[in-house]
Amino acid sequence: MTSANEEPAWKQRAVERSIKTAKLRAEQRVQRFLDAAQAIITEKGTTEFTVQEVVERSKQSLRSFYLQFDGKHELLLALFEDALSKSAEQIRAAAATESDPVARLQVAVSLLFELSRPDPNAKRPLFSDFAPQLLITHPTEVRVAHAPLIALLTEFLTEAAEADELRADLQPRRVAAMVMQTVMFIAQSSVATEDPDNHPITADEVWEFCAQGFVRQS
Amino acid sequence: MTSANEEPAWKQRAVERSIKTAKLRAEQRVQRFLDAAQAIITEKGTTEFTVQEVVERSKQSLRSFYLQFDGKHELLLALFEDALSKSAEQIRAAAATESDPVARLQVAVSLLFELSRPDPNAKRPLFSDFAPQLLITHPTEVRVAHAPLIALLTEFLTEAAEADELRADLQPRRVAAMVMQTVMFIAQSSVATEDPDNHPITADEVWEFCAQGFVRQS
DNA sequence: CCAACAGTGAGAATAGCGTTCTCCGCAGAT
DNA sequence: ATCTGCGGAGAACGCTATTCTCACTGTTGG
Repeated sequence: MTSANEEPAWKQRAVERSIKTAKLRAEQRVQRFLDAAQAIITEKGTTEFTVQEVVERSKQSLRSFYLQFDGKHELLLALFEDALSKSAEQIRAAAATESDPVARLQVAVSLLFELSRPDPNAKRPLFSDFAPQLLITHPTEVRVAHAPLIALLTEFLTEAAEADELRADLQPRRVAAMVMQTVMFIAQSSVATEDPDNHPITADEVWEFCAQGFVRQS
Repeated sequence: MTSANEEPAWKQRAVERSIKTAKLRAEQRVQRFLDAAQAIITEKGTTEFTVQEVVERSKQSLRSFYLQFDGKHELLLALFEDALSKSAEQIRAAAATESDPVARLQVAVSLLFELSRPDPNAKRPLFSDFAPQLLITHPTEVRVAHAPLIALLTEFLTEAAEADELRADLQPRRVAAMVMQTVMFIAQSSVATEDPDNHPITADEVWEFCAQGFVRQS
């Protein structure tokens, strides 16, 4: 044991100070990678970029990339997490204008649906696109990324339950998970699901489906 | 023009006969690839096999593979289509024991859910696993593969509508699409969605969700 | 000012995988 | 018996992710 534990505080502080600048630059570099990747994704409307592209775009080096990220999947995860988190905030803001719990839920579902569609020209063309891949390869991390949205929906559902507007036998959190999956994935595949002559599924339909189900209420 | 159009019938027949055997062998070879791939998928519980593995397993050659398939995606598509089609039949059979339209739907939803889960040890561990990837790269073909299931659900929903057990404002076909997406994708991600302490989502919950939605009926 | 040094860029090297190509033997038709 | 074309074996190619090498630069401690 080289008494590393009880180093005098002044020394720790000195080290920290000397490290601070390095850490700062490192964060900036990470951010440049993230920005570059986001830009490329937005441009191409797909997540099928190469690490090289990101490196060139960010004017950094491959080595740097792999020093900052464990691999491409970590970059994607970071972007995914960020996008979902920001979307959750956006949805929360939009829903705040509604006072009725059910109306809030409707806003949330509709907006989430719109945000999850592939490429309604730019803005946030992330989401369910590569989520499926990650879902298979890194389920745990995806769950973490989903957390903000689940939390938001759970919150809204709980409020609805307290206002007695929710079916009494349901647990908000579990419904939240199902709603999120449903909305995001239907949005993702709405393009593929439609017939040539059929319109794509709309946000309203999804809302109706989630809220009411399909069985006629007696 | 080398008068290929008005060849005498006998010659055509001769050609056909000579081709017949070749076609037969070709089909057998295709089947061997399919079987090998299915076996590998079943064993590994994933679709991340290499073309090489399939080739070796089927004791054929790479060249043969690419003569029969346009690429790996076509093999996957074929398996996917086959699995969905067989599942549709299986569901139809299981549902046939129910006489009430809604009960039939419940059986269908529950069974589809179980069939769509990743790896409930062997049987049919296909489905939504790689569907997402294909959904992005070959949406049209995926739609074709989905057709049998959509048709089945549409049929059941239509029967329910005729028995006045369906909300009157809904179009069976569109609901069928949403139900299918919902059930299959929730099943797929049920593993990832659960908390360590939370149970995974169950077939019953999914059915309740699809059938009833979450809003309390006045 | 100098010398060690940690961090970084440039880009060559490696490795896995899908896909293509080349060569060659063999079975069936003429 | 020869010709034709399918199909096997596997080398070769191209693209990516990932790792490795090396030289350079700015910082730090003396």
